[in-house]
Amino acid sequence: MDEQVVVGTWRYVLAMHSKAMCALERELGDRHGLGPSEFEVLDRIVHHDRKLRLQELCDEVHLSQSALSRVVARLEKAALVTRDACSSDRRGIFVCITPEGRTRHAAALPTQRAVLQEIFAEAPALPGLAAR
Amino acid sequence: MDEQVVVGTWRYVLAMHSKAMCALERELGDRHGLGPSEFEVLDRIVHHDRKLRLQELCDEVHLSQSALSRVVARLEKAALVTRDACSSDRRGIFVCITPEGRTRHAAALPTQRAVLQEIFAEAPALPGLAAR
DNA sequence: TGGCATCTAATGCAGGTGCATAATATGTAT
DNA sequence: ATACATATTATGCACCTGCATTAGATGCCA
Repeated sequence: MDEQVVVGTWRYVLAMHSKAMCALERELGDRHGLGPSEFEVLDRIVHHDRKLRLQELCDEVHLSQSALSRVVARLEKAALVTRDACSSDRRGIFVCITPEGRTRHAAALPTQRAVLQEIFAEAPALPGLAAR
Repeated sequence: MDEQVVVGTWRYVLAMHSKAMCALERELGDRHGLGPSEFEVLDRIVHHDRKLRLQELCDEVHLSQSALSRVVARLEKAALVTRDACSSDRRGIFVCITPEGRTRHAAALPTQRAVLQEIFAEAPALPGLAAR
């Protein structure tokens, strides 16, 4: 793959990630009291529509195991999820979304979508890719 | 812009950012003693081929002003840049790369390129974008 | 059963980041 | 010249993250 394209794509990824993350942190935080990681975890559970083991979530969210463990701890503290023991494998933890968690996620989802729409509308899906 | 495309692009950005950042942190760190931010700052100075003011760097690197200030402090500690006063505006700071900084950057550049090549070669420049 | 490697999740810790603020310099208007 | 708003960089602080490690559970094999 052409190096210029690779570097250009990388710059695009960096720019979009930075812009979107900042905006999400602000909007989700101010309007819904959620960080991007918290929202993402809720979103994945809602999407699967079932309780998930921590390790399953690990594959879906781009966080280390320890970071995810703490995100879930924060969510539990906020009563948006519960951590239920897994009876068949007592090492495992099921993360279950609460009704309040569903409500909060449903409220935050349009905000997230709106932020992403705005960010990606400004810049084309993939720009000229002029590397330097 | 279609919502599915937006969400799919966002997932792509998240995935690439995560993979590439982890790899860069590992490779640049282990092999050259540089973090991604440190490398990026050196890279921008080399690219412009002149001393830059902190604020100019701020526009090019996706870091807050405070984070950049500290990155430069670390680079100065490592003798890879110097912080020179700006005579015309004594608020300003010029960040100048040292010979050792150039050497280190030159050594690290192929590593960075190789990491990016590998990451972006695996996944196409923009995948199917199936959102969920 | 006992011993041991493996797996899962939680935690101590160090480090980087952003926000708010401080400290200093500049420019402008009166 | 003074006062005040603005600009530039540094710093205190809280928070989040990853790495390494720990604690506990499981599986396997002798």
